[in-house]
Amino acid sequence: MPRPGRNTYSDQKPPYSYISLTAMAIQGCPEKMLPLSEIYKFIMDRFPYYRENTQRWQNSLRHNLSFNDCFIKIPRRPDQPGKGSFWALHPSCGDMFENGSFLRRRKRFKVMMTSDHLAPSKTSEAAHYLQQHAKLRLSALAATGTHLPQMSSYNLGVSQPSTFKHPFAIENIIAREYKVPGGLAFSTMQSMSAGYPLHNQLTTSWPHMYSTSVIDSAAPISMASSDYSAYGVPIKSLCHGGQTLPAIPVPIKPTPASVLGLSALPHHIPAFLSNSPQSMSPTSPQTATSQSSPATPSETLTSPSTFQSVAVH
DNA sequence: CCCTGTTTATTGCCGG
DNA sequence: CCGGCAATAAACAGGG
Repeated sequence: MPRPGRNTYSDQKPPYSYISLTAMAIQGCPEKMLPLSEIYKFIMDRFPYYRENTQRWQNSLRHNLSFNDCFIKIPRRPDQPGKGSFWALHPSCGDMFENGSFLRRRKRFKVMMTSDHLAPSKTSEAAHYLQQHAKLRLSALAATGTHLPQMSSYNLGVSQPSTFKHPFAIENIIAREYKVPGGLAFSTMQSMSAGYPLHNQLTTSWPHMYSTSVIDSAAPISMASSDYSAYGVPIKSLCHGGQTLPAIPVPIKPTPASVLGLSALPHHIPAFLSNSPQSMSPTSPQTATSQSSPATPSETLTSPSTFQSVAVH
C-alpha cells in the first residue's frame, strides 16, 4: 500500500507499541535504565515518524510508563543532577511479546498484588539487580581500561550477565532471530553482534527504522553516534563521583510488592527461526563477541528470581 | 514555566 | 460480540 522505494516509509508508524519502543530503548542501553528524555531521544533517533507530534506521543509514552507495571522507576542519586528518574524494565516482565506482535502483548504485565502489603523490600530487589548489573559493568570497564571504548562497553553490557538477556533486549526485539536453548550460543551471539537483520522477513524489512549512518553496522541499537553517548556514559559520570553505584538502589513503584519467581522462562522460538542467523552481516568489525567476561554472575542471576510477577488480567 | 509523572476517561482494534 | 490492550487526550501535582 505504502509506496516503496521512497524514504517516505519513514513517515509510517513503526509496528511497535509505545511499550515495545520503550523497552527497546531501555534494553538497548548498557545500564538498562534511562531517563525519560533519553527514551524520547532513542525513539526519535531511530524512528523518524516520531520526530513529529512530539507533544502527542510523548504524553502517551509517559502514560505508558506510569501505567504499566512492566516499567519501574528508579530514583536518581541525590547528588546526580538532572530531572526525573530512570526508567527500567521490571526484571520479571518476561517476554511480553511472545506472540510475535510488538503491537499487542499477549497479556498485560501486572505486578502481583497480594492482599496484604508485602515487604517493600521486595520491590527494591529490582533496583538491586540493576545496581548489580551496573556495578559489574563498571568493574569490567575498569578492568579493560577506564575510558570506556564506546563499542566494547556495549558488548560487555550485553554479553555480560551470563547471557541473561531480557527477552526485551533489542537484539530479541529487532533481530528476533530467536534464542538458542543452550547449545550454539555462538551463532546467536554472532548474529547479534552482527547487527540486526535489517532486511529479514520479519516484516519484509524495517522501513521505519531509520538507520542513521551506521546504526546497523555494529551497534545495533545502542549508541551509534555521539548523540547517544550522552548516556552511554553514565558510568563515567558515576565513576567520577568516586563511588561505584550506578544511579540509585531502590526503585519505587506504586505497586505493592511482588513476589515472583522468574515466571516461566521464555523459551519462545519465534517463527522466524528459519531465518538465517546473520541475515546480512553488514560490516561487523570488532565485536568479537568474546565471552571473556570474568564477571561472576552469581548474584546477578539469582537476584532477579526473587521477583514475582504475574500476568494478570 | 516547562518537564516529569500520575491518573482518569474515551475510543478503536484485535483476539478469543 | 465482548473483554482486554493500546492510543490519545487531558487534568493535575510536584520539582528544578
